[in-house]
Amino acid sequence: MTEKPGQKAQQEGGRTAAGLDFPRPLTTVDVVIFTIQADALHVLLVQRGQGNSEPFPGAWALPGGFVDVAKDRDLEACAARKLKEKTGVASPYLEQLGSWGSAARDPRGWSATHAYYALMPASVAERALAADAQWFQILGERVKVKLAFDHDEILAAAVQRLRNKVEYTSLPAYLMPEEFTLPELQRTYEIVLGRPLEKSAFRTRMLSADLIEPVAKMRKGPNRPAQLYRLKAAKTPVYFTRTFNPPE
Amino acid sequence: MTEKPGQKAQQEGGRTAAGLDFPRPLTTVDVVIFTIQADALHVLLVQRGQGNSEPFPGAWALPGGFVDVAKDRDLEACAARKLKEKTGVASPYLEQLGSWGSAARDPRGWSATHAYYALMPASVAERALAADAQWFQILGERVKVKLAFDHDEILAAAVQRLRNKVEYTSLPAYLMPEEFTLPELQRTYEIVLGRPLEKSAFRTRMLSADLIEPVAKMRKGPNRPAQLYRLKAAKTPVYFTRTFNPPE
DNA sequence: TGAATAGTGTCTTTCAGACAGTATTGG
DNA sequence: CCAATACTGTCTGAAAGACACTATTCA
Repeated sequence: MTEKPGQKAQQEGGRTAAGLDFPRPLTTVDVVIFTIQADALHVLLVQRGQGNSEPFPGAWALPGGFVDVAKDRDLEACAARKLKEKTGVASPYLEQLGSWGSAARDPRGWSATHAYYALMPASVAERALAADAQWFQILGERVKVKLAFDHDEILAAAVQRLRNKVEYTSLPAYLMPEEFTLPELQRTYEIVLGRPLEKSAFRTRMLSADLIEPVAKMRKGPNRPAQLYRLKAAKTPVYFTRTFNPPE
Repeated sequence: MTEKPGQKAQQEGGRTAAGLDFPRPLTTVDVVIFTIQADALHVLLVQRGQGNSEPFPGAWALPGGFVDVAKDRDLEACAARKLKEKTGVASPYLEQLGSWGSAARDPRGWSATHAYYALMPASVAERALAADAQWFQILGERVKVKLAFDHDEILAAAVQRLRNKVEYTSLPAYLMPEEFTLPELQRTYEIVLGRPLEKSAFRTRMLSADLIEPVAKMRKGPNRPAQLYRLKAAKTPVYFTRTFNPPE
């Protein structure tokens, strides 16, 4: 971090302090917020304003926006702020996904976005959505609408990362409500992975991991009741040493 | 990406086009370049200029610097450029690590860096080093000198990521010279992981992966010669479905 | 009683861990 | 021959895959 870019006629991002008078890229943060609804993985999108001077008017996009150097202490705080603004709540899981930056991705100029992804239970996500926000079902790695900027690509990367980590971590637990049964947790794994899992191996793995604890209640139904569990206090995800059903 | 940050007196990063007249963070890219030297993991550091008006004069830092909106098409190209400037060569492996951004990490103001990490063979890395660059041995997750900015933290994250991925991928292959033996590859795994591996299981895993192919040569020594291998044409890393010796 | 789902047990397969044993060079 | 390292084989154990079996509710 020593040299500075070749001096050019002062364009966007300039400042006249010593050594910093060169153009700066735009800096944004975007958040891919996942939940499970109606037995399917969903992502939260917001519709961009119509007909103003900004790019992609009316298009659907990931929630996000410019870093506010006055409001945001750091990138994660910025992501948490965007998340709260659109959902009304904090997320039980928020992880950095990566960054995308290029001259071409935003018509307003060279820009770089720091992408995060978040998981939240459907029960939480149903309340307090922003007016311009809506849940979209994930089909493959995409949604049925064309997204603004390179958000299609970011979304696809988030889905891939989620599916990959679900193979060997307890991440789906963050998509569950406060109390849930083992078959419900297994169903969530299956929805994210898109394939069925063996009940026996699944139960063994989950119960031997230091992840969930039973509560003194059962889920009633038209059949044998199921034991209810909740996440243990330690909220960090559990990593397993093997994936589930190794694909081929 | 719709709202813009609250308007303030125009500070650094301002521009007077419609809707973009708010301060922009500084945008940099840093690269953690690893190699193996003298049976130990090493990282490339550069010494910052002495006594100029920039922060951390004379301190060691990761190679990197500001994104140049005129030169760099995208972030990865910027990282590849920094890498080439310091080592004289391209790296066989370059992956994004994450981003670090906050108001505090750079005394010049709110800044965000996009961090990458790279792997290269010692043979390549020995030639054509920049004058201000030097290899430092990794001790634990650090080096023996205090680094500029938050580069200690970024380096620690890179070492963790590398160690973690080495458990279930073929990444160490990118630290090997053109031709190498299986015991040499195993030694590289052991250096990165910091623990011995079982010879038998290691050989079985490597040979059954579609990763390396024998060349019609042997490594001679004062003992039984060893078969030489090279990486197969497909250069993408191989992912295994289990880790090596699950710790504890 | 039967449908439906929860939960367990059992056998097989896979692969790492451990480690002994064989192979091939130079001295 | 011996030392040294390359390489192979064999036994064991842990955990997943497959799937049958038992358990408990409501209608």
